[in-house]
Amino acid sequence: MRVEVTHPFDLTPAEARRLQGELAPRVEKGPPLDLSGVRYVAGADVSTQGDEGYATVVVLTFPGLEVVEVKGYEARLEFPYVPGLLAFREIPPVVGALRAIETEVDAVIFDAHGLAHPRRLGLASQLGLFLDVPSIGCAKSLLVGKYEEPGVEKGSRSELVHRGEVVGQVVRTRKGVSPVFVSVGNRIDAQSAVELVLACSPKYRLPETTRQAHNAANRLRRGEEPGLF
DNA sequence: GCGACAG
DNA sequence: ATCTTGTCGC
Repeated sequence: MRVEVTHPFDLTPAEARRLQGELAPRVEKGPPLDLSGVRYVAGADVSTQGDEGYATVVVLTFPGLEVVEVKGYEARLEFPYVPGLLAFREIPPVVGALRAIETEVDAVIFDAHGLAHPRRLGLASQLGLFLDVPSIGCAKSLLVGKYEEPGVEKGSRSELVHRGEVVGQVVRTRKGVSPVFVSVGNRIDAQSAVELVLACSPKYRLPETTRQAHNAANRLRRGEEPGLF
C-alpha cells in the first residue's frame, strides 16, 4: 500500500510536539464511509522488547473478517515512549509493514488514538496523513478528555470531550466489557468510524483487525511465523 | 506547583 | 508495551 512519509522522525520531544501542532489542521474529519462498499479492512500493531519493534499489518475481508494477508517489519525503536508522542516511536516500523501490503484496503484501524489527542494528532491521525485511505483510532484506554460511562449494552456510546470539543466516542463493543475509545484518524467521519469498529467487533471487545495484528506481532517477536505472507 | 499520561 | 501464576467471576 502507498505510504508517503512527509516529515522527519529524528526529532526532540519539543520539536515533535511543535510539528504535531502544525500538522493537525491537515486532518480531514470526513467524508462518511459507505460500509456497503468496504471489501478489505486492515489492522496494525507493534510488539516490543527493549528497543526492538515488531510491527505487523493484517488485512481482513469485510464483513466476513477472514485474514487474507499478513506482513511484518522489524526495526529498532529510535524514540522513547512519551505520552502524546507515541507516533514518533511506532510509525517508522508500521510504515515498513504497510508498504509490504499488496491488497487494496478500504480502511485501516490503529490500536491508538486519532483526534482524541492533546494536539488533535494521535498516531492514527499522524500516520493517516501519509495514507490515501481512511484511518481510524481505536484505543483501549484514555489519553485525554472526559466522558460519561456508556450504557452496559453492546453498541452503547457516549461522547469523549476535551477542552470543549468532541474528540471521539467511548464505545461498548460487547455487553459488560470495558469500552474502547474510537476517534477519527483521517479521511473519515466520526459516525462511520464507530460503525466500522462495531462491525469489526462481533465477538470480542477489540476489533478483529486489532486482535489479529496483535497476535501476529507477538508471533513475530517470538521468532515464530507471523503467518500468511 | 500537582496530577494525568495511547502503547 | 512488557514482566508473570494462579485465580475470581460469568
